[in-house]
Amino acid sequence: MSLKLLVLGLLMEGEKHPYEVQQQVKARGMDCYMKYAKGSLYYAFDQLEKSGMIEVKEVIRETNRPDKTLYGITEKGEEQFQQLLLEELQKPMQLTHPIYAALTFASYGDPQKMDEALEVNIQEVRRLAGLLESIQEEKRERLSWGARTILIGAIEHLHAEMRWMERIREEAWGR
Amino acid sequence: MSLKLLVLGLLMEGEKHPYEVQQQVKARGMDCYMKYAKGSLYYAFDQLEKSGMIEVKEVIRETNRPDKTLYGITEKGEEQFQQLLLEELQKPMQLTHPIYAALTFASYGDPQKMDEALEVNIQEVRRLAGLLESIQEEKRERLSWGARTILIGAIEHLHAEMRWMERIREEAWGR
DNA sequence: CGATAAGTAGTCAAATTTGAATATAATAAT
DNA sequence: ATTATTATATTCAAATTTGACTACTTATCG
Repeated sequence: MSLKLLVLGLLMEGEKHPYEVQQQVKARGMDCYMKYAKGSLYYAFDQLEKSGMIEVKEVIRETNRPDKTLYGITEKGEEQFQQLLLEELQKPMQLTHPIYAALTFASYGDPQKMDEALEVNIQEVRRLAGLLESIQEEKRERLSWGARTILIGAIEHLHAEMRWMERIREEAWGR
Repeated sequence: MSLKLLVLGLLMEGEKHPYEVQQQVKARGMDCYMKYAKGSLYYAFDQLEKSGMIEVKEVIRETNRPDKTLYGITEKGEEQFQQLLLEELQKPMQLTHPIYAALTFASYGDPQKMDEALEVNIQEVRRLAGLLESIQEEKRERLSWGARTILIGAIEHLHAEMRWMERIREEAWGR
């Protein structure tokens, strides 16, 4: 998953250190749809630097704190950004849904327990959908077009998901 | 992603060697929603064996061909299968859609090119949806409940996706 | 006031995933 | 008839991801 696009995209806005990127991801709610361990972010920075897409601008030493390494995007990096942007737009949504694998083997499972597990899932999807909808309402006009569009898409996907999961429960696991 | 559930699930049906699992995944069309490199499958078998979930039943030597290693599921493995089944049912769908990252930075991109890229994506989604729909019609009653249910879910997700992407194009990238 | 949590900034070994390489046989195409 | 492709069956080095750990600072809470 393209951490590289994330890093390049955020560096398009100005110089940043890895931890700052972390913060931005949280602050903008991107953590809903960009899941990764922190380590991967530092790795992405390293790789991008090695290939000349970004470069160190400054190392800030505040007493008794780990150093912050400020990175900026290079010209080559901006080109790479444009290309990655188009590549990601072409990538189809991943149909690799965990439930699909489970459904494949549902006939070997205990319907009662599977029902309980799916209920947990539905609750969680409902919660997330509610959360996103409240963000949509609260922030109304204060969101960028991109952020609004992502919200719309995510909410639609979550609703499709709920309808489908409820149908599975109604059909009582094929029994 | 749970290759382990895949392996255990298929071994529930009887002893198999890794390559046979590969074939089954293709034959049943699971390759639409289980994406992995071949190597990962052998790794999954190794890990499952080390932890006693499966065991070697036989090594078949056909002249001038690589050996096939037949694996069977153990009692411990069957318990693990039941647990994994429930775990996977609880995992929420991944909202980590490649387009989300791209949309976040759409304002730095060329609308014309982005439009072309998205068009490619829409075509591909349309093609896949058509493919799945034709499978749904052709095989009608010959599909298991699980397989039918997966098809229904996948098709619904793809349609939600198309509606959303078309809306993005109509809105002309926020301009 | 002292303990405890939460924030700052990053490193690193271990687990996992990828993708190319190997080596042979059978089938299809020109 | 010979070249090319597909199928069989697996291995392994390299790329990537994870998650635990370090080490210090600033709030928080009874």
